[in-house]
Amino acid sequence: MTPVARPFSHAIDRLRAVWLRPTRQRLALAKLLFDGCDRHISAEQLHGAALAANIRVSLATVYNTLHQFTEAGLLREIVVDAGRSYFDTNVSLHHHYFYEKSGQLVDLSGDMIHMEGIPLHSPDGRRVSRVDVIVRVDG
Amino acid sequence: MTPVARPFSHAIDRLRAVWLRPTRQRLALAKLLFDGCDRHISAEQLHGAALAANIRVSLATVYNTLHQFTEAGLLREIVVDAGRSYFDTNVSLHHHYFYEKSGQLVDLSGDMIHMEGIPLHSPDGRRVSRVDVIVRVDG
DNA sequence: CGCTAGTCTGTAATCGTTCTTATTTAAGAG
DNA sequence: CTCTTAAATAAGAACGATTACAGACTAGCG
Ligand SMILES: [Mn+2]
Ligand SMILES: [Mn+2]
Ligand SMILES: [Zn+2]
Ligand SMILES: [Zn+2]
Repeated sequence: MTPVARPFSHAIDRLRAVWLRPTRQRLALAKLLFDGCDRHISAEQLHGAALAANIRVSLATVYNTLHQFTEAGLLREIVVDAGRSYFDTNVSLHHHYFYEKSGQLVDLSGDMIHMEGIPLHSPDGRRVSRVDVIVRVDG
Repeated sequence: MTPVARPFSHAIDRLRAVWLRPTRQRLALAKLLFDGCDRHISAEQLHGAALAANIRVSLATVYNTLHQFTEAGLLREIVVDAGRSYFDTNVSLHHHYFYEKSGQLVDLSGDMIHMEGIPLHSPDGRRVSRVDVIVRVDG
């Protein structure tokens, strides 16, 4: 049995594992992001959440951190609309509903859609890094 | 047998069919867009192509026209990256390779990928308007 | 400690897109 | 053809998410 979570050291370990210094800002953002439930969050939203939790952090650092986490594989960036991008704390293989009107992004369980014929390489032999499926809903 | 194309009246007919007045600008842009080969083009690129062809048209009109054509079903808008969107002259069912580095978008033949389990409605019953599949290539 | 590379902040710059308003034009009526 | 009117266009300002920058701060280490 896994013991009760020790969120602080969890976050530290997570950062150490990907060679990012566990600074005050990165720890605080990691705790907000990886608190248990998966989420799709924009930089502005995370910045707002941080301020609401009395964590002083600049928007620039939120952007830097989100990109560093993404590069390290702790997050996945999802682009749904020109000029809006979300960061997904669920990095397992899954796809999304996107509600055009509200801008909401919702998970589609990973095994709901089966795809065949997805190439592993591009026509000129380059490796496919990711396949994004977005199911767009008008309302 | 269809006679040899008369591109000018072609463009006029195409616009009339979707209730858009065949103005000088819309006709010129339609001719650039629908000249035979399918393409994925940005607003800036189309504007550049127009200027290169000695067609005086403002960037604002290019944006308006692209959106009107999209709404009319003559184009399909594809978002690949925050802050960049492409317009596809191929509105038939197909998917795309996206080359992250060069920003190039390439068609994947429509019958190459088979998908099963794509929902027709969202969890709360709204109609799915479109499913976008983007195969991302690093190089 | 005290050094140094790495990080953070606040703000300015960027850039694709959208908005605004005056001007021009398509198209139908007479 | 001329007149009228609604629709469309041009030009540039405004917008908003993101990125760049330069100076201040700090984690990690000897
Ligand atoms: Mn990004
Ligand atoms: Mn658009
Ligand atoms: Zn997700
Ligand atoms: Zn295409």
